[in-house]
Amino acid sequence: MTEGTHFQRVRPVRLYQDIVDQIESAIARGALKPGGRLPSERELVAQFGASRATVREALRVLEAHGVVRSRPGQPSGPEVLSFSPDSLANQMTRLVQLDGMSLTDLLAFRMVIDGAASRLAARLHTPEQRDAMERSIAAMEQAIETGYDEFSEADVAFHDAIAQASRNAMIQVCNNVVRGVVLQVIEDKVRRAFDSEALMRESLQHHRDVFEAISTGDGEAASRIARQKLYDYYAGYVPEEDRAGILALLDVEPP
Amino acid sequence: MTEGTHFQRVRPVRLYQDIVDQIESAIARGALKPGGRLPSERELVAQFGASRATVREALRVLEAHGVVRSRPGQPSGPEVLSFSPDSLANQMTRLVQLDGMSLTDLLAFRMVIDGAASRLAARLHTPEQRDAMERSIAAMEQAIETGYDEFSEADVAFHDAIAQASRNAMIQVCNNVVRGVVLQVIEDKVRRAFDSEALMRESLQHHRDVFEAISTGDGEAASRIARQKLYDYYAGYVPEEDRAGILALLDVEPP
DNA sequence: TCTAGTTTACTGGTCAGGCCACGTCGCGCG
DNA sequence: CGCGCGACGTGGCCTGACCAGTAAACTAGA
Repeated sequence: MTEGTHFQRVRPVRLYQDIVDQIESAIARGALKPGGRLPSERELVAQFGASRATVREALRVLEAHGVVRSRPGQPSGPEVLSFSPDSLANQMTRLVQLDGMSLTDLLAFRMVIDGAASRLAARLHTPEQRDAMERSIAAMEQAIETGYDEFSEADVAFHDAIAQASRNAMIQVCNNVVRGVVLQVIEDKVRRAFDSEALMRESLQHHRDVFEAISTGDGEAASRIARQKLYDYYAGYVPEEDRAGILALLDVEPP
Repeated sequence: MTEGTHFQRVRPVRLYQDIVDQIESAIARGALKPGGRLPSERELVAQFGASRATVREALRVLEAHGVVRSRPGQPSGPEVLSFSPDSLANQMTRLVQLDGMSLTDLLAFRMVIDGAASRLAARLHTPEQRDAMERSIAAMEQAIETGYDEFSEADVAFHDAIAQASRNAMIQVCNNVVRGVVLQVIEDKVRRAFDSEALMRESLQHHRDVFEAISTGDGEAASRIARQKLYDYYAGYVPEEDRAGILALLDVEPP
């Protein structure tokens, strides 16, 4: 920033916003710990010197931000929520949905995330995580005869295990978000397509390949196979003219 | 889901939440378009049959969700905001900050995102975007004598140009978010370290390398160099025992 | 007629006070 | 000792009101 007469736009400060800021910064600096409770609404009215309506509007905002939850009857006041990445994932999912991201962008992004997760998992996985992956694959195999729902569930578990093994919270969050949104967008189509044993077997084999690469520590291969697999299954659902941007994520030479 | 007696937890429905849901789904299905206006608060009171306090609480939530904005005096009622990825980025930034992500996770994630963006940019960039990158590099060169602030600004512009060239909205958003949060966490340290001409020249050269790889269409190299560069500059700020997880993202063999 | 200032009708922001349903806790009854 | 029932405090919601703005309608002046 340059020095001197560089003023900032004045904005009318809203009381409820001030309350939100105060409480959030109290949480951020640790004065209010997750699991703890806020004073009751009427108590906050006294402390902030605002009306109850105003305090309540602030509480609604805090609730929307996911940092607080208030339930009726609780004698100890609103609850300060702990910050699990889950809440981040939930909020992010809502935003991505509302934002109307294109399936193309989502798929490409998922390839990036899943590829990176697989690469990291190959280097960093613990024996327990390896077992979890193996169990998920076994569950997928069993589910071939049970049905798509169980198969899909095991598939999710497998990818979750990989994301966990990546030891990166951001990747785990993005993984959850983007998988959820993608599946939601094309769930019925996928369900129809996948309701054949052949496709499930093929998918199972691909998962085995990824698992093989991960457990031998070959991050490069794990990443490549994971991306390729996603492309193979989902590219059919994105407009043809958009596929170039996704192909660039595979390790194929340009035509 | 299995068939049969699988009930769902009943939850007391709150009026303001109902209003939020109705308005958000109206936006989601296109009945309410960005740029349009909501009815005035008193009008909403009539339509929903709720009190103004309740309607206002709903509006606060919607505002926190970033889908509307209400300002006093506007005769046409609250404004329905357009969904720029910017709003997604803003909200995500707030969440990531509050969640207290570790610098390690953030840095690794940034390497993933920036690497993917560079790879895509190499294949997909337009001549205009190439020019924008070139201009940013020129600005960086000039800024070496001006100061760190200008240098940093040009640096941001360069990475933005790459993210744009990736043509992937999710990557652009994540790029913005994670860069912002990382810089915020260690801004002062970086500022001190970077206030030497030598480091800025080195950084400039690295950017030139990335640019070179992108403009010749070598996505693999662009991605690798981008990740390496981030590692070199920031790895010093993460705890030593965490670096293994980041190293796995570089194309070096395990020891 | 056209402009400039003023009125007016609305907006959102805030307040005070009140009612209700529902948890929690403790007291007293069996 | 255990159990049920009340009192108390909580959040959810409502009514009705006042204020400070904005913008459009209106009116007085050139």
